[in-house]
Amino acid sequence: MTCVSEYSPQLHALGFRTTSQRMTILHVLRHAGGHLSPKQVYDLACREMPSLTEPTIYRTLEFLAENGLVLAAHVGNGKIVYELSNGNHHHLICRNCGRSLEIEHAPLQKLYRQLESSTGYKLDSSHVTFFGLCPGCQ
Amino acid sequence: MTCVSEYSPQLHALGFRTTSQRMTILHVLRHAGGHLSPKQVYDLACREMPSLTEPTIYRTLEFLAENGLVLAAHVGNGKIVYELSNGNHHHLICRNCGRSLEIEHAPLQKLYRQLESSTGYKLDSSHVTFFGLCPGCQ
DNA sequence: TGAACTATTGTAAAAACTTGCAATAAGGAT
DNA sequence: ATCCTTATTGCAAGTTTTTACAATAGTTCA
Ligand SMILES: [Mn+2]
Ligand SMILES: [Mn+2]
Ligand SMILES: [Zn+2]
Ligand SMILES: [Zn+2]
Repeated sequence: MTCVSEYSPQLHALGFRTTSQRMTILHVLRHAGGHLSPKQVYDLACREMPSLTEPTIYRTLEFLAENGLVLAAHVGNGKIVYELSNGNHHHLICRNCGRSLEIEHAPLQKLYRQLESSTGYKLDSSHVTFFGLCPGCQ
Repeated sequence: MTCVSEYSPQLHALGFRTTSQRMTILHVLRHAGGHLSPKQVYDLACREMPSLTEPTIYRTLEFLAENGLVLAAHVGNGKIVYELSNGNHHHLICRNCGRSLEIEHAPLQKLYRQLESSTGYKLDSSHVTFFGLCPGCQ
């Protein structure tokens, strides 16, 4: 499945345009496979499309996150990282060594339902980050 | 209880120094009472101590957070805000209108224990932010 | 009290991120 | 295929955050 054939219809269905900038950024995220900072996305994307500019990177990543094509994670020190959105998951990060663990959404289900019923908010389940100390660092 | 008499011993006990910059920043956070961005802290703190500089604000806020005197919250778009640490709590923020709700730690207790036993990590319970849509915005 | 040690701060400059606006180009209509 | 509309991008300048290093000022100890 090529990036264009996969993401172009999604964008079109939402009423947005298919641009080479967006395709390049999505391609970079898909190929990298993990969490990337805007700077990392910029550096990688510039290799494929040297005319890309920083404002476009920041705007596009935010745009893609708002529309569910990528996931934003607020790790550590308030820096944002992005990744292609493949299923709901969360993260557990060691404050000391940075080692990070992926957590399924399942164990959070009950909590989410409980919070929804007690607050009236409708939660979206994306990408919570928990902090702690890993076994090695305790 | 004055700021100096309250926080100076805490800093000292941790092996750090009492400085007028730290006292001013803590005083600002205590007086304001809610979440403040570094810029807001800077503006308020400068009124009391005009010689304060931005690097000091950023460094001090991070320092105080690392040592448990203030709490950092990673709200919305990856911006960090700070507040005096008064008891564990979490936040629930509406993605649409920004309306925010404070959540007790109690409902998360069970989840935390479950994650701890399944991952081996020792979680610290500070300041998770959940997102969703408030009743009015759904 | 005063010197010594060094944690902490200010300075200057860089890097990361944002903003407003004019130029471009994607998608729909003719 | 060409024109039109306007969403999207690039540009230029601003703001925020970080960094490296020299100057300052808490604290300890004589
Ligand atoms: Mn993730
Ligand atoms: Mn809070
Ligand atoms: Zn660790
Ligand atoms: Zn709302």
